[in-house]
Amino acid sequence: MTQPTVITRFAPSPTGHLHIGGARTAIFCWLLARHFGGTFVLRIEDTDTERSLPEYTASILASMRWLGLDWDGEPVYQTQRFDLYNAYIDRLIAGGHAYWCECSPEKVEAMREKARATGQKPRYDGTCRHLGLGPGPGRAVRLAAPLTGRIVFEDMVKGHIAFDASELDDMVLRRADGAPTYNMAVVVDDVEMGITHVLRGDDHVNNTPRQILIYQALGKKLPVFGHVPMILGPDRQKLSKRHGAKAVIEYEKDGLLPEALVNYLVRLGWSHGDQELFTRQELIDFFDGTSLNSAPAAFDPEKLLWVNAQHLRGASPEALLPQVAPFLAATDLAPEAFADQARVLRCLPLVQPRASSLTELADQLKPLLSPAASLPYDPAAVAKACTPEGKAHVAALRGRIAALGEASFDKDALHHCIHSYVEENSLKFKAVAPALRVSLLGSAGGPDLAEAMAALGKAETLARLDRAAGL
RNA sequence: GUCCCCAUCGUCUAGCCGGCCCAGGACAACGGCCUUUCACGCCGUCGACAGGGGUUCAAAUCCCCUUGGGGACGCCA
Repeated sequence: MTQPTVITRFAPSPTGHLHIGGARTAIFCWLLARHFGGTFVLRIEDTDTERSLPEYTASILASMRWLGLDWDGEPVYQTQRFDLYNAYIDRLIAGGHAYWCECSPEKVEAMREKARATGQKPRYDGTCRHLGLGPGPGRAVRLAAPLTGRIVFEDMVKGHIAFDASELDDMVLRRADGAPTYNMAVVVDDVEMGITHVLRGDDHVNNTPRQILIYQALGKKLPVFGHVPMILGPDRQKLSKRHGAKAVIEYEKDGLLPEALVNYLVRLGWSHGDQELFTRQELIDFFDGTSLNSAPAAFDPEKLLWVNAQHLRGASPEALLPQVAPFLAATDLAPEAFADQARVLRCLPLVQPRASSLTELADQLKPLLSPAASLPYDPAAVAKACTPEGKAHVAALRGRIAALGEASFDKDALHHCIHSYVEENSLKFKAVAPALRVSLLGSAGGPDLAEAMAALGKAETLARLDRAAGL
C-alpha cells in the first residue's frame, strides 16, 4: 500500500453561511483530493470568537453535504487546539525565532501611521526584538522575520510569485490574550495535518510569504500553494457576502440541483477544453489541478440556470422525485395530489425539458397532478379555445377515448385515436388541439396531448374532459 | 501611498513552449426551422486578442511600458 500523496483541506471561518466563492474553493480542494485518491479534510477556523457562531458551522456543514462534498474524518476546530499552537510558539521562542513584545496596539498603529505618511509600507519597526523580554501581561509574541532576501514560491495557478523580505514585518503569532493569530494557527494545522496542497482564495496570496516564514522558522517542508482568483459579481465588483452574494443554501431554496451548482462553479476558473457539462465522476476524472485560470471570473446567474436546466433534463425521474417533493409541498397543491408516486414519475418526463429549476418543475407539474375537480382554468385560454365547435370535437373525442382499453391507454394509441378522428372528419389537428388542450390541462401551454393523457391515466383524463364540457 | 496578482466576444472560456487563428466552443441577444401550444432541439447572425513599443520571416501567443481591474498592507480570518 502506498500512502496518499495528496491531502487537501477546506478551512472556512464560521462567520457566515457558505457562499459561492467558498463553495468553489471547497469544490476544487475536494476534487483535487478525490482525483488523486487522497484525503480531504475540513477545518473550522473559529479562532475569532467575536464573530464565529456555531449555527454557521452547522450551516456550512449542511451546505457541504448538500453539494456532495464529503470530507474525511471529523472536522477539526481550531479553538480546541490552542495548546498545540502555544507549544509551537514556545518552541519558536526557545529557538530564537520569536520574541515577546510589549508594544501596545496603539503604539504600533502610530508607527504604521508615520510610515504611511512618509510613503513607506506600514510595518512594525521591531522595537522589542532585542529586548529579551519574557512573558507578561499585555505582551504578544512576534516572529523574528528575516530582514533581507526574497521569499519565492511556485503557485499552482499563478506560477512564480516573489516577495521581498523587507516588505514583511515581525508579525504577531500570539496575541496578548494568549490566542494564536490566524497565520500561526494555519501553519501549525497544515503541518500537523500533513496538508500537501493548500488551495485557497486569491485574497491569501499576501499571507503566503508570511506563512512561509513560519514554516521556515519551524523547519518544516512547504506544501504546494495555489491561489484561485476571486469570483466577481455580474457587475465585475467583488462578490462577497456583504455585497449580496447568495449563500449556497439560497440556491438550494431556489430549486437548483447540487450537481448543477457544482458543475457551474467548477467552470468558473477551470476548464476542460470546450466541455460545459460534467457529471460528478467526469469532474473527478478530469480535475488534476491544472487548467486553472489565473484571471478572476464574473458570476453569471443566467448561465447557472442553463446548466441547471441541462442537468434537470438529464436526470432520471426516479432521482428527481425526492428532490421535487419539497417543492411540490410548497405549492398550493393538496398533499394527496402528489401522493401517487407512480403518477408523479409518469408526469416528470413531460415537464423536465420545460423547466430550469425544481421550482419551475413543481409549478409545471401542478396542472398534471391536480385532481380534475380542482384543476384551475385560464379564462383567456378558455374563451379562445372552448368555442361551440371546439367543445363538439372534444365531446366526440371523449367517446373515442372512452372506448380505448385500459391496457392500451398509452401515448401511441392516444395519438392514433386523435389523428384518426381528425382524418376521418377531414379536419386539421389545429382545429381540435386547442380545445382539447384547455379541457385537459386548463391552459394554452404545456406538454404533448397524447403524452399528457397517457400520464394522467384513463379515469383522470375522462374526468377532466367531463368537467370541461360544462365550461 | 507601498507591495502582490490579473488582462481573448456583454459573460464563462479554448488557444498562450510563435505559424494550422483575418481567433474556436458555451450562456445571453437576434433571425429561422421544427411544431397543436409552451418548451426542447436544430441551423444561422451579431460579437473579442485593452493600448503602445519591441524581438521575429511570422505574435493572441515572448519581452518592456502605459492604462484598466482586483487583492493585500490588523494583537480579523
